[in-house]
Amino acid sequence: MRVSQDEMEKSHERILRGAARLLRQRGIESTSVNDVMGEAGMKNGGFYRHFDSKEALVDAALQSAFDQIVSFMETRFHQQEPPALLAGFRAQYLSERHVGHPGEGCPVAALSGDIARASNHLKESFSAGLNRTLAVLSSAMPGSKSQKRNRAIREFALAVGAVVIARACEPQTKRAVLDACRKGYDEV
Amino acid sequence: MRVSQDEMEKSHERILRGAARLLRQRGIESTSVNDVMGEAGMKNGGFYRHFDSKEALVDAALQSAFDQIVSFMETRFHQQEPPALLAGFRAQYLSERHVGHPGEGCPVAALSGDIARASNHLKESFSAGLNRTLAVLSSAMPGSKSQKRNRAIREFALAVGAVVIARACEPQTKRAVLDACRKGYDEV
DNA sequence: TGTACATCAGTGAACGCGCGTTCACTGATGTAC
DNA sequence: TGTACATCAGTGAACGCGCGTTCACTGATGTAC
Repeated sequence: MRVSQDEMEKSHERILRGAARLLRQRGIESTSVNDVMGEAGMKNGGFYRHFDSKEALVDAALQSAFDQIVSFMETRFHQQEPPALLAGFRAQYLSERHVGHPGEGCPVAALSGDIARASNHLKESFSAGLNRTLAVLSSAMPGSKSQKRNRAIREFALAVGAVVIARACEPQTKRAVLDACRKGYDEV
Repeated sequence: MRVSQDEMEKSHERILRGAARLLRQRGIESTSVNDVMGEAGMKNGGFYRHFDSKEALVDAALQSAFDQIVSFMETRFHQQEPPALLAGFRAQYLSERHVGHPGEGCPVAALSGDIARASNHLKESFSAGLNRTLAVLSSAMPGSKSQKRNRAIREFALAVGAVVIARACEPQTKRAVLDACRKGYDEV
């Protein structure tokens, strides 16, 4: 039966947020339209009133996940000064919490592998989100504008690499990887 | 019809090498038993004479991929001295060739994302391969034994992060990420 | 060395299953008067 | 404000498809004599 415009917007938001979480947790291929609709408390048939295809959902959910991480970082970055701020980023990004809960974490660490095999359109969406993230991180880096950006890229690449590797390891190796990247982060 | 022991071993090797390539290229979920057998010039039914399950194949193919990268690194590492050797590793790992051809490249960059969502058994296999790789890389690092290992982990995490991110980006961002990680690698 | 026969690598069809997507239908919502 | 009706969000069954796995079968291989 038909539902009010207001309720429809709420449905849309529930689908999107559930998808953003499930996709990061299980990956694109292992997350079905059925799973996503079930998470939103609905049946699969109604999905296509909200999105044209699964790919359109992935695109929207990806941007939603980037919105979340970017605004989280912006909030943190307005509360602290650059040096402590960077240490905070490192501690948060390499935390057990982040590594253990991909569904609420960084979409780059959770979905890069899947996006690499996806359509060019998704790669462009992903790149846009990545560049937004890098822009925030750049603001905390010292040096000229291009130095800031290059340092942000390297900072982020090390963090993403550490988390991606750690998530694929058994507990002992996971700990070793995270510890190594936390401790001597500024040496390499 | 039955085939000689010698031919069966060759079949086994063909399946394994094809799987190791396809899995890194397309990911675990998008590589079917049918695809793998087709690549080996056989029909799907014969697969279970060689492996107990798809998971057993993934496990074997993963070790095969690690064998390949570890022996490749060992060969290179016996031809050069530590400083040039490290620069060589960086240049190779972050090369357009490696980024553009995951099927012949590092299984860590290609499969970490998939392994993160796989069984504990696969995570242990993956960790074993990772530790073999880190052992070779450690030998090129300066410092004490634990410094060598921690530096190898950080070196590798940055390289893996850069490649994983680059593969998910459109060409322009891909180039920016690789350039940033190649140039100032030792600063961060 | 030659023959008789058990073994088993590989084939091809079939299995149940979950996938993304479509569609006829329901009935509350929003609109026109 | 009240009534008549068109709209359309959500349902639930169905679609064709590819998946991992099983299995009866074939006939060359390897073995026992």
